[in-house]
Order: sequence, then structure tokens, then C-alpha cells
Amino acid sequence: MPTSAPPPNARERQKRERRLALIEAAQRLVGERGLDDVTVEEISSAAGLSTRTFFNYFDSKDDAVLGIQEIELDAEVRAQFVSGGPSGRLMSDLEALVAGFLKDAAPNIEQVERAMRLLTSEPRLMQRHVAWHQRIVGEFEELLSERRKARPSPVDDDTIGMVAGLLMRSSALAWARSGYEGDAAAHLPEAVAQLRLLLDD
Amino acid sequence: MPTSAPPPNARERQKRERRLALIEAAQRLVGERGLDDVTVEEISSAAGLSTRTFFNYFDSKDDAVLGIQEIELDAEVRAQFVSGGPSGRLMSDLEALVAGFLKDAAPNIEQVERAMRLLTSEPRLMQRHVAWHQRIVGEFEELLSERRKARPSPVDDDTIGMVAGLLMRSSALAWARSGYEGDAAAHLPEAVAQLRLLLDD
DNA sequence: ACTGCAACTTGCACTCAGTGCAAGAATAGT
DNA sequence: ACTATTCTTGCACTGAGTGCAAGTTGCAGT
Repeated sequence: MPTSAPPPNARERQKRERRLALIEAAQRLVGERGLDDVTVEEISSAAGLSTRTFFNYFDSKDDAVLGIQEIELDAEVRAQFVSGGPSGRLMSDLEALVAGFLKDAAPNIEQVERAMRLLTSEPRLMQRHVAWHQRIVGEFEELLSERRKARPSPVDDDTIGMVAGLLMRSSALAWARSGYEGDAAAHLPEAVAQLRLLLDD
Repeated sequence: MPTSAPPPNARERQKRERRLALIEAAQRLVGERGLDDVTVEEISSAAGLSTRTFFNYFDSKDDAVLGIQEIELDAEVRAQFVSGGPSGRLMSDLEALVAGFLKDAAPNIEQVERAMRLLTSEPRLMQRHVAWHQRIVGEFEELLSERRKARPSPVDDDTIGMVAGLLMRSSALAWARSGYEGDAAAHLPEAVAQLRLLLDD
């Protein structure tokens, strides 16, 4: 697996541009008129594409508005966690894992900001967002299951996975509250501290 | 607010029966053929009702399959929590609050069992289920916001709300694993213990 | 028992998200 | 330039979901 990806060809470049154009159009229109008053046809048109093509880029209208994409965890971070590392202490290693996911969670801050703003007024978008987050929690659980062979824990995977999800969300919220400054992962220690504070009560 | 409700009239009885019939039909058909291969028309027909009436009972097909309904928290439990009780210690009071929600979360165990089984094979149902759960987390946060006036906490509402949600889910999972014996709330102490164990690592 | 009213069911027509298919267009490789 | 592969598009369609109005049913009062 080479470290540097080959230069993007015209196809890949166009694909990226079209995707961005669809997200932008979707967010703008929905921001102006609300989710239910904007059709996929309108979004596609605004981006200069057909409705049929829209669905080559996104599984659903909601996905386009949110700019949803899968997060790919760095293979090194993954391998480390699964083999019982990086430090051998579960909470600390969980932080590293969550940081690995947060790293690429917001490639385009403007779009994320807009999406997060729309979440507050559109329940269906919130539902889709939460489903996306839950998918990641599922990935946490799978990784934990694999790690268990190298380093067992007396706590079940469900609970650990949920805590990892909680830390991720808590950090993201704190990051949003800071005006999206720096990295979301920088807020992880404070999320852990909040949790510990609560558990001591 | 009287403690005993008046006897249900024919209308209310019919409403309940029809609702149950729709859930039963939905779960049976989806269990046999999968979510996407069953139409709302088929479900309604199997329950002896029209498609149009189906939507008087459920907002969506997914809701019928899951048998989703709002949980009504007992007014006493609510008032107690909001005024800073019952014990004054946040974690302990959270447990009482979550137990209050769990109390009426599964009025019909058979249906819940069937729904939970379908969750594992139908991503869209999982998404709906998670959204339902997230709605409750939102209610936790509202209650926490109100309680804050009587008894402030150094931990933010988001984090506390998420922990309450985690405890609720953890208890429900343990309850399911036990074969739905007794009450889900009986598993709350063990959920808290797991969390504490993890945080000590 | 009768009556008026409110609540509910149903059929119907419709919208729109989403899907499969095939012809045509665009890109990539030689 | 040629060929193979990938992508776009138009089209037809399905099915979830919605509004509307006519008809039916339950309820309460007389």
C-alpha cells in the first residue's frame, strides 16, 4: 500500500467536484427553504446534473444535505489498537482510536458547519446523522472484539463501544462550540474529564 | 390527574386492537420476507384495514414494524428529578430517571423481542430505533436543564444526557441477553458498574 | 329510541424519493 | 485512431407517504 496516492485523473477530479457541487446546492436550497420543500430534481439541476446522476453520488437526499461520507480509519492506528496498543491502557487507547476517527471526520469545515446548523431544525437529518454516528460505534465494537484476543477486558464491547461513541460526540460538540477551531480531537481529554467527574458523583 | 383511568370505551379498545394487529402483521410479514419485500398495503390488508388507515396509526412503515411509541415518564419521577431529587446525588438520580423510562418501554415483550430480532438484519429499522433512542436522550437533556436550576452540576447536559442514554441502552441489552426476564431496570446497577470499571482503566 | 355531532375509515389522486435499464457520451489506455 | 471501460441521462416505474372529501361508526344527550 503506497503512502502517496497517484495524481487524480480527470474522472476522479470531476467526481469530487460534482459531489461538492451537489452538497453545496443541497445545503443552500435546504437552508433557504427547508428540507421538505426542496426536491432532488432541484438540487441536481442547481448542480448541473440529472436526478439520476444524483443517486450515483448519494444514497439519499439526506446524505447529500449532510455531505455524509464514510470515514476510513488509518491502517496504522487500526493495527495498533487491535494488537493491544498504543499504551496498553484501555481508556487511553480508546482516546487514540477516537482521535483516529475524528481526524478525517470533517474534510470540509464549511460544509460541516452548515450541515450541523441544519440538524437543529430538521429531525430527519438528525436521524440520519445519528445513524451515521451509530455506524461508527459499530466499528468501535468490531475493533474491540478483535483487540480482545490480544488484550481482554472485563468490560463488555457494547459498553466500551458506546463510551467511545460518547467521547467522539462530546469532542465534536465541544469543537463546534469553539467555532470549529483547531482539531476536534483536541477536546478529547476534556470529554474524558467530564465523564470521570460525573462518575465520581 | 386521577390515578385510575376510566374504562376504555369501544373507540379506544378498537384503536388499541387495530394498532396491535398492524404491528403483528408487520412483524410477521417482515420476519418472513424482509423489510423491502413487504408493502404497507400488504401489512394493512393482513390486519384488515386500508393503507390510508395504516397511516392514521403509524407515521411510517418502520414505526409499525418496530411497534414504536412514545414513552410517557411518570409525572412524580419527573418532578422529583427536576427538583434535585430523589437522593441529591447525580449518578444515583440518573439511575432513578432511566429506570422511570425503562418502566414502560416494553409494554408487550413478545413484540419487543421480535422487533429486536429484526433490527439485526434490517439497517433501516436500526436507524429508526436509534433515532427513537436519541429522542429520549433529548428528553434527558431537557430534564437536566430544568434540574440545573435546583441543583447545578459541573458536567454539561450533553455529556450527562449521553451517559443516561448509555445506561439505558446498556441495561436494555443486558435485559435482552437475559431472555427478557424480570425488569430491564434491574440491570442498571451492573451497567453503572461496567462504566466505572472502564473509567478506572 | 332518536338525533346530532365528533371521530374515524376509506378511496382516490397525487407527489416525490428512489431504482433498473439501455442508449449515448466521455475518459483512459494502447 | 481505435477499443474498452466508465459514466450520464432519459425514461418508466414502484411504493411510501399525504391531502381531501364522502361515507360510516361511536358517543352523549334528550
